[in-house]
Amino acid sequence: MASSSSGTNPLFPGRLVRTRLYEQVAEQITSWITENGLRTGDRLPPERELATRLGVSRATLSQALVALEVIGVVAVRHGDGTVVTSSRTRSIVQAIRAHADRLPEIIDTRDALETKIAALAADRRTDEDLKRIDEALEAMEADIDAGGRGVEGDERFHGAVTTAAHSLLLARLMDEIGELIKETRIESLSQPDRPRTSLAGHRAIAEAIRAGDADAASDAMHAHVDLVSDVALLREAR
Amino acid sequence: MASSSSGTNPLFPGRLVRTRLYEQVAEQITSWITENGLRTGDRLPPERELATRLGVSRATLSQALVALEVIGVVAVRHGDGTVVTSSRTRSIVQAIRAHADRLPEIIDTRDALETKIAALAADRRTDEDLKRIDEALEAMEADIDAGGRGVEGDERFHGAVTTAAHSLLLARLMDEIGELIKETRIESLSQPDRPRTSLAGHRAIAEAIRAGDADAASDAMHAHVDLVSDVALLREAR
DNA sequence: TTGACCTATTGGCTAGGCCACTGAACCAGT
DNA sequence: ACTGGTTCAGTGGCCTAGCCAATAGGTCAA
Repeated sequence: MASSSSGTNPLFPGRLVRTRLYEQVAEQITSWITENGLRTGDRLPPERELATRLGVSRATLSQALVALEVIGVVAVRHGDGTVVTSSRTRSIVQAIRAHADRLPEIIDTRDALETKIAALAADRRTDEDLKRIDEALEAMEADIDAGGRGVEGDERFHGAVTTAAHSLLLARLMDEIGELIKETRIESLSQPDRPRTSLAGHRAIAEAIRAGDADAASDAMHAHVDLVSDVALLREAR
Repeated sequence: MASSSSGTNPLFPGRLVRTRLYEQVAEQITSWITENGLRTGDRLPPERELATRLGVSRATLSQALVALEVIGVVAVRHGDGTVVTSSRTRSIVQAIRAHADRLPEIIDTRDALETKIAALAADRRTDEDLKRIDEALEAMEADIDAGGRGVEGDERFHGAVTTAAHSLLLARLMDEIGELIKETRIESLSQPDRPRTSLAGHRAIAEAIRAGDADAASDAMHAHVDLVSDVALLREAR
């Protein structure tokens, strides 16, 4: 399909995603919102008018509005109209800003889960687990040495530790809030000197796990999460 | 507006939200997915059929699918069909049930979450929160005095503490594994003398929270979870 | 075996229409 | 003057009906 030498390239791009009309419409609406500086509470034009202007049917426009509603950009009110609920657009940083008040919750939750995970990992880690953890550390260090922020290595490290805890349930819950954590991670590692400090924290955690010292692992993870939580956004927010 | 003595009651319920049809449809679909244990890659029925079965128009169903797509539950593929993309849809509860010997994991997870929750509750509890906690304790005691096991009071207590932590995210995760905990709870409280011991544990937790001592609350909760974990199911399992 | 082609199935999108809700203007009774 | 009901224009909610477009899988010839 799609004319290609198949199967050889492991990174072969998957099925190409066809943009649906409603997606384009949704994007046009959001950019229209930002361009015109619409704020929370401002009204969008009536559906009929908007549909005509955008050159799509009301049904399609309606789909776009559903999408925007799910994301939390607009609120559609029967009989009244459509109003903007979040003036911010979609970049990651801005997304965090929009959820600035949720950030502390994410950190609390992360602390709860990862502290326990670290302790369990110290008890249960296999040699295989340790190997994965070390690899993640090396990858992170190499990335930082090369001038990167070590975001991917950071992610791998925490993933490896989670695996080492050998608790399907905890892993699932971590996965559940993974997206949220990712946002804070990028923000945190963007601060100067932070990647190296973070790496040191990882080392301490890894050593405690290697030594099989559950309490030390738990404490080290707690300290690490604490450090990572100190992001600019949090200080700015309220 | 809406015929009311305005402004006097600060807790007056806001504008009531009208459920749109697509929301109900989306929910029905997700529960259908979980009930039938559909996994990533499994197909949903064709839109036309699904719409007929659910008794809605294709347009509405389409809106529901857009919503589910945005959330990341399904992928709609032109000309091919609709497939489930998120294994997460399938609730954690079911995933765990599949392996009966996962009980230790439930306890680990419960410990991770509730220990943190207790600490947060000690920091953040309002008078209202304390009242709810006390009420739960009283209910549990009354039930035990009457010869019951205090299951409901136990549940209320932990719910009240979770509320007092004022973290929506942690509350949500607790809710996720609530079903699983319930089973261990009933099992635990069925052992002789256990209800009274458990009640004492609750009291210790409540006092620490009332005193605002996060560490003590955390420790007390940990001890309590530890105690509760000593159930027959655990000993039997493997 | 390969590649081109057909075709049934399935989603994408439109058009047009009726119904339900909201808010504001208006009116009547107190 | 105030309250409460009524009306009505504007707006979203949802439906029916239909055609278009993409996909997968089969068929058949080279």
